[in-house]
Amino acid sequence: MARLTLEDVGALAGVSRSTVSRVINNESSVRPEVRARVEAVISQTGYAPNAAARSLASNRTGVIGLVIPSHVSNLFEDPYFARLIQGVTLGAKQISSTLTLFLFESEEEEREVSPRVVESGFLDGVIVTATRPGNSLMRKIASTDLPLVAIGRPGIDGVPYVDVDNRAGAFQAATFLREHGYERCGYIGGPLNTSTGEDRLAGFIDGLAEFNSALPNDLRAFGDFSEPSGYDAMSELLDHSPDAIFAASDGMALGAIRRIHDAGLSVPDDIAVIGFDGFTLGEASEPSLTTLEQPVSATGSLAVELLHKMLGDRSTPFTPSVLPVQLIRRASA
Amino acid sequence: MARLTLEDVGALAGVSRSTVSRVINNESSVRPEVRARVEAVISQTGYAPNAAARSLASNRTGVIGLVIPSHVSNLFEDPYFARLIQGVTLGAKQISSTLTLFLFESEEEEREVSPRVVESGFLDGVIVTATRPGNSLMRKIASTDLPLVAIGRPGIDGVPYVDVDNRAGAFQAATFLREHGYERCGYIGGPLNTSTGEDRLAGFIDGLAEFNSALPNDLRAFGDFSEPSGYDAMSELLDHSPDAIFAASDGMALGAIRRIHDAGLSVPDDIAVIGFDGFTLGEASEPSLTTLEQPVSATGSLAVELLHKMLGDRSTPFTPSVLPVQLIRRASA
DNA sequence: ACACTCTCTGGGAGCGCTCATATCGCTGTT
DNA sequence: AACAGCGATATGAGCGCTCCCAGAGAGTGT
Repeated sequence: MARLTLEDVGALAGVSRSTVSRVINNESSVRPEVRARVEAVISQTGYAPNAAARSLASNRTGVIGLVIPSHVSNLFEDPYFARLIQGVTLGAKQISSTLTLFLFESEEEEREVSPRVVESGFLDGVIVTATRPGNSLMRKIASTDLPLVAIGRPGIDGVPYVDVDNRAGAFQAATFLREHGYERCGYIGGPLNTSTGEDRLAGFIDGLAEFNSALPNDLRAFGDFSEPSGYDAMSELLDHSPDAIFAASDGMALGAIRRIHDAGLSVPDDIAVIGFDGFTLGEASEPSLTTLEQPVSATGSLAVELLHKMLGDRSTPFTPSVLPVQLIRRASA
Repeated sequence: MARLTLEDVGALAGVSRSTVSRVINNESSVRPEVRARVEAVISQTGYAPNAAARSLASNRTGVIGLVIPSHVSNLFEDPYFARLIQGVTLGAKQISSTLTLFLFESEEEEREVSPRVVESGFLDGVIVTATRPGNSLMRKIASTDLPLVAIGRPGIDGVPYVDVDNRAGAFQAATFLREHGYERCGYIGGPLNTSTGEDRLAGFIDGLAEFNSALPNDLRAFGDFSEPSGYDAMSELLDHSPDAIFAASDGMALGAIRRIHDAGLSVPDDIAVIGFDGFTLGEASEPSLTTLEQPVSATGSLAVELLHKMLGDRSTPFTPSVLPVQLIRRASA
């Protein structure tokens, strides 16, 4: 069965190419009767318009790219990305676009592929996530006219973005711990050259400051958001006898708990732990994890939505969206 | 900066459209001197060929689809998919294709979207994963002329696939347990309407049979590969006092361990546990998890490679590839 | 009755490539 | 000197759509 064209469908329905095109694109000026006839032919034949021809003529592809830079591709197993991808896919479906994924393994790869990605006209727009502030790939994309939305504060002026309120969340964690009587609050953070790393640290410090307390250097340790890195970070902090820990990811929080148990201490009796993410694995942990739940999937959908708006109106003024996070109290604090 | 065309680049280099096209497509019959001149213009201008025009003319898009059916999209957080996506992305990069992701949330969605996906010519080929044998979406795709590779035994004749040797792996687990003196081996399986569910069960039964032992019904329980489902399955099995458990995923194995601990028993002293996956989270568990490591990322890459071969030669005879799994002995058995 | 509007439909042009075919300028041969 | 033969390059056609404009009817007002 050779592939049908608009012209073929038109011939079968006794109308012209253009009328069929109008039906397919849901344009109004087609007589209902004619429209029905055309639609019947379409559904009988299973005709679907050729995507390439459509893109060539209309200059839109219905494809958006999700770019995940090299430095996180080894952390890709973090459920964060699974949720994010789900959210973006969902959003894309809503605007009848499809999602293409760009994972990079090295900065060199970012450089090589990026012109092909950006210049080929293959994408209507692109969502870039998890970059370090000022990331060169994002900077490069931002300098083209390819519509771009960042997930997470991008640290580049004029780049629209969607983020969760990392700062307020961390602030809330500090407040919670202090209000529950914890005196020596420690912090396990993500890499400081990420915006989440920066913001969560800043929020936590601010929150403690409200209670006139500081976050001494020896109660700070840093990981890469993964469980083992939380374990290691906790090893450092144990020497300085904290009575509570706020970790910037659930993974690190679970790692910290494992370390605390290995030291023969108990959570939360000896040391309370709060995570950040709200993933299901924190429910099943022992003890279950008190955490700040962030709306990851919604972040992804929202990014697509924002991108879609920008596609419709290229001059939309840029307004960052910052989604709230919520403290889920379970057993670890 | 208006977008350049082949013609523009040609004009700048003092050659014609087609010569530039030959340079870009690495065809041989271009004088080295001319080639160099054209390449210089290309790199100076940052020209990149328009993907849509290229596809329209050549009938190939350089895009392959990865389809993940509805019934697993809620399990998408399983690191399995992250690894698989990484593998597929890697493979796609090697054949300079890009990857588009299709996640479905319901069977209805599968039906709606599939014609658009299949008939629009947007994809050169498609990789379908994690379907139940005989899955209708896969069956539909198989009935078109869109090149298709399955990941996991598809249960449809003539569909090429890549799989890991689930059966041999489970056989190995049974052998290992019996050789180490475990007498009452229980099994926590995946859903029986998945090929991995079937094959791992069959292999385990075969393995036990080698030692003249059977797998009684009350030592079988089933989950959905997730941690909580392993916990629940283990609850059932505990009543029948197994001394060893083979779980068909690391997640379920960890759930089982948690359940065993909750019952006040120890792993492996009271009950040994073997998982299946080889994910990093099994290294950090307490005790660390003995498991069958499967080459997930390689499976993804290999699927792309196979698809690529099929694209080059549509009449390639179909040969399933089955990758080996390997027993990693850690502390839980 | 006429010009005029308004709605609906058809056809031409062109998007930027690839592919097949035509053409050019050489060399080597007789 | 003329011509075949060959590699390198140019040209034409066309991929299947969208967009724009022209034209056909049908209806309206005078």
